[in-house]
Amino acid sequence: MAALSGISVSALRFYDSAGILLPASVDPVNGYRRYTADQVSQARLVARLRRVGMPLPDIRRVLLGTPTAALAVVQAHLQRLEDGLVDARRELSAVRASLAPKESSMSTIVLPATSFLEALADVRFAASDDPELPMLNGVLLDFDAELSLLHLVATDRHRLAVSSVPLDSVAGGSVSAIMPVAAADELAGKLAAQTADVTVSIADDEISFSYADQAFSARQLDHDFPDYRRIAQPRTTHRLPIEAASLRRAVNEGPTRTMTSDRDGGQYQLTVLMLDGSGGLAVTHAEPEANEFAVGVNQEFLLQALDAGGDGQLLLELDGPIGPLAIRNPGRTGTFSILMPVRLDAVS
Amino acid sequence: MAALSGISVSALRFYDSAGILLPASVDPVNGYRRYTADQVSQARLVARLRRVGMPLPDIRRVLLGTPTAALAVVQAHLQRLEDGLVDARRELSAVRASLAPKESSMSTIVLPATSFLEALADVRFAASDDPELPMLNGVLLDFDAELSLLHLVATDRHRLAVSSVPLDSVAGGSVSAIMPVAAADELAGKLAAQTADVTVSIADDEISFSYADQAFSARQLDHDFPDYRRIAQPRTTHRLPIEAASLRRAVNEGPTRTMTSDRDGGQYQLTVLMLDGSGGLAVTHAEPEANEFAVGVNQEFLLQALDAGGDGQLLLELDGPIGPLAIRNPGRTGTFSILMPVRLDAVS
DNA sequence: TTGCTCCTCACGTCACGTGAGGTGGC
DNA sequence: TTGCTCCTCACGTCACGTGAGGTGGC
Repeated sequence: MAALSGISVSALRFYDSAGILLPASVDPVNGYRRYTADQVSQARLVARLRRVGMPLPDIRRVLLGTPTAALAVVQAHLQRLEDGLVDARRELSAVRASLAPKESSMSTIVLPATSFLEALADVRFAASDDPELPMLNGVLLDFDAELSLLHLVATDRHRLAVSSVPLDSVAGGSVSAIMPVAAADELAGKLAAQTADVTVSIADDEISFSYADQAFSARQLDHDFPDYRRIAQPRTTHRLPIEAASLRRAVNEGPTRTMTSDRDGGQYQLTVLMLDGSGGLAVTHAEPEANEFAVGVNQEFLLQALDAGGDGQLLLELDGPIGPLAIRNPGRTGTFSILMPVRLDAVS
Repeated sequence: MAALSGISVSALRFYDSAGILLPASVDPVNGYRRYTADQVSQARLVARLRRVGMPLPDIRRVLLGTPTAALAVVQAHLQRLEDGLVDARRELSAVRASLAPKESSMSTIVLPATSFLEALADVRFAASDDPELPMLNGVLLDFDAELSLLHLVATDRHRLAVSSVPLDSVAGGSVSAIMPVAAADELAGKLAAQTADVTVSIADDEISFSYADQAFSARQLDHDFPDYRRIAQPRTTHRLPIEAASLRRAVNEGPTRTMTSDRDGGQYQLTVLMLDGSGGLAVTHAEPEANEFAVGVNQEFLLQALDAGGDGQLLLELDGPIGPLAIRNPGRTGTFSILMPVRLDAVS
């Protein structure tokens, strides 16, 4: 009965004791409650009415009264709810006014927690952990009020990841803020189990999140973030549809060269992608012919970008041997990664 | 503090123990809680937030957090409320569908309980208690869906009272039903203390009311009510502004004749209103001159109609010595009484 | 002295949820 | 035998409200 009606077992027991839903029969020896099939529809009605907050005495009236009387009770409840929301809007706008005398610089947006988490996961890998580049040790939250979009951006100068998510509700003007990766990771952990909405407020030097019955605040990173819109500008000469899984396999299993970073002297694996004149792509060590060109990229970065792009069909955009390489999911146009290539002439 | 903040004393004590609103100081000897002036605005904020159903942990966050964090909590709560109402509308329209397969013949309206009570009081006196006229032993509820008005009507064939009240919310088509006076009186008693809305459903042979946490149903009187719209048609030759209190005094203190009813042989007092050629009105026994005419009406009925009209300036509409007499309040055009005159020639 | 306000402490309300401790059928 | 579902009974939660019984200042 609990499974059929969507009412918890403890609530069914309570409804029995409260005289709302009496079982058709109770086993005299073990006390098991038995319900008939048409009690299921009654139980579903009760579940519906409770879900919208109707008190049990009113629910009893709906169940026991004539259809006319029941309808009067239902309409009266709906009217209470409508009136309540009108009141709440009034009260809360008064609260907002008292709370934010400097409201001008404050923006608040609402979006599903899952959308936010997904977008965060789509860009998190690209954030830098280099302490000499503090403005890159974070994720940019870039709120576009006109388009009602939130763009998340992360970069370490070698690659850049962007994810855009549409908003449920917005208040205030466009604003952007850098959230430290540590705070972003902590928030992601807390949001992992959330299914409802999250509300984000950005003001001054702070970013605040509120969701379900919890809240989370972080200080903004007080640095200038690179102009990602300019970097993300498409400058593409070749656009190739690729199958994510097969390219991932080719990159994983294909040849690589071990490289040493100019900056920190660390080692990484270099993958070379070769584009032939007919649009074919290969992971290779061969020298490019006259009608071919080769692009070198960090193997790990390429794999992470492919993972963020998701499964299935992706688009690989190339701009010659030294132009940036972009990976997009054609189904999610707001989400993409850009990789800076490694100059092969300097390598060989 | 309770008076200033609108929070009950018991709630203030509870907020102290719950750590929401701690008194600035507590008298060590008698335990009196003392609050400072700026705690009043905090308390008012708490009252506002509770009024719209915000849980105490969230309220604590609003009080203790930065303005940014507080705003995020407030916006998140408002979003929950908005989403909740959207859900409720969906759930309840499903409930309505399951409840009323014969919805076509059912109408439901919502109006303030005070408006309904007032309208009922404005017409109740005119209802008949004659058991030979069962269709008049009630108050007609005539719901006009197009104009979103509810007309209440009562008559005993000697007089007719109408009161119209605008509706907050309507569902279904125009319909009318006769509510027995006994049920109307009982309902009036129950509604006397109500300040909120009442929801009225009319269907089949039933009228149902729902208000606050109570419900009330009555069977309709299954008879045809006279066509009050035709009777209430204005057929007026003279329209006099009158001052309610002074006419009431004149009728009370003026001469009357004792009459015997044709129908039941009961006795009543007859008041004669004389209209002279210059528009003057008098309560008198004199015979009308050539440019005058006189109308005889039941004194008690006239006084009741004046009472229902309210205080201040009223309009008295006459249509010669044997036409009906109407009393209106110019400020409440939907509410008026009509009295049938007693034929003076048959009397004298 | 009366009336008013404040106090503490205990218990009630609403609609359940959560163990503890135990049973019954597959 | 293990795991699952059902049971009762008692207690917890949330945001207070309601007495009972008593005190302090005007």
